[in-house]
Amino acid sequence: MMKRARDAGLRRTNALENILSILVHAHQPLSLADIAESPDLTSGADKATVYRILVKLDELSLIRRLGLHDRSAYYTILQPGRHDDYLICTQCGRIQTLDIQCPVEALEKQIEKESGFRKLYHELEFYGLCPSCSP
Amino acid sequence: MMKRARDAGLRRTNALENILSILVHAHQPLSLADIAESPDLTSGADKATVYRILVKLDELSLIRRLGLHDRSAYYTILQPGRHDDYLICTQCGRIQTLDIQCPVEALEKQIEKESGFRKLYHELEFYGLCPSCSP
DNA sequence: ATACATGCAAACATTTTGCTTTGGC
DNA sequence: GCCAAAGCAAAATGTTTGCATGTAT
Repeated sequence: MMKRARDAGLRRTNALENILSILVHAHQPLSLADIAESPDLTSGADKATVYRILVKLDELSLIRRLGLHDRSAYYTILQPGRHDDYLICTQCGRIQTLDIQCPVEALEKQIEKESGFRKLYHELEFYGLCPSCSP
Repeated sequence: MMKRARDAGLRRTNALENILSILVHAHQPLSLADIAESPDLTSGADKATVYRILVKLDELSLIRRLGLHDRSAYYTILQPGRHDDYLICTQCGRIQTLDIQCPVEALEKQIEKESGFRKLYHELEFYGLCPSCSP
């Protein structure tokens, strides 16, 4: 990932290395706060710095910004051949990555063709009450 | 819809009538601001009032709160047999309701069974550059 | 040496809450 | 009359920006 970032003109800084590493190893989408407060952010970068790096990585399509249900935005690494769908508890907010074959790839192609939209991608999330939150 | 709201114990107020009507007739998800500033909100209800009504309707599952990509939350009416998926422009934010048969219903049932989550529902959104925003 | 990256603090946008008053039942 | 609902304003939350300083190249 760092190579792709460098190729895009970003400088190799501690904050950038940390953030890429955190995102690559994450098992679920992370919010800005998650990242800024992560113990793996060894450089102790400021929230604004993390924010600006995330914006850049998003513009470069190295990561993706997701709008999940709570107030904050979430980020995931974007790697060829990797795509995740999620199962999220509406009560406690727990996010679980689904181990499924995503069923909408074909549909996506079709919509791309019919709608005239370009660079299509999708987000699929399932919401419900997780076992611990069920009455 | 008003019947369902009344049955749940809500009082018949102008703001509630307006908001239900606005949501029922909307062709796409609406944000709090969309609703609070709608000319169809003839009662001129305060933003806080709209907010509190939306929270209640969401708790009662008469509407659903969506997390799309921009900062604000969006709401859609929830009616039996009605389910929408969306196509959203990442550049201008335009939201289009897709006229497709949603392909994940079966998968949803399966996940419900396997995960132990209850009351499952899903959100599916396609994102891309709309024709007017494509270079 | 230069331009990009950072830190800190302040500005923003939107949601959420507290409290008093109004109005449905 | 009682309690839910509304209005107004303030607090809270999370994002974004301005500007002076530091640092990778």
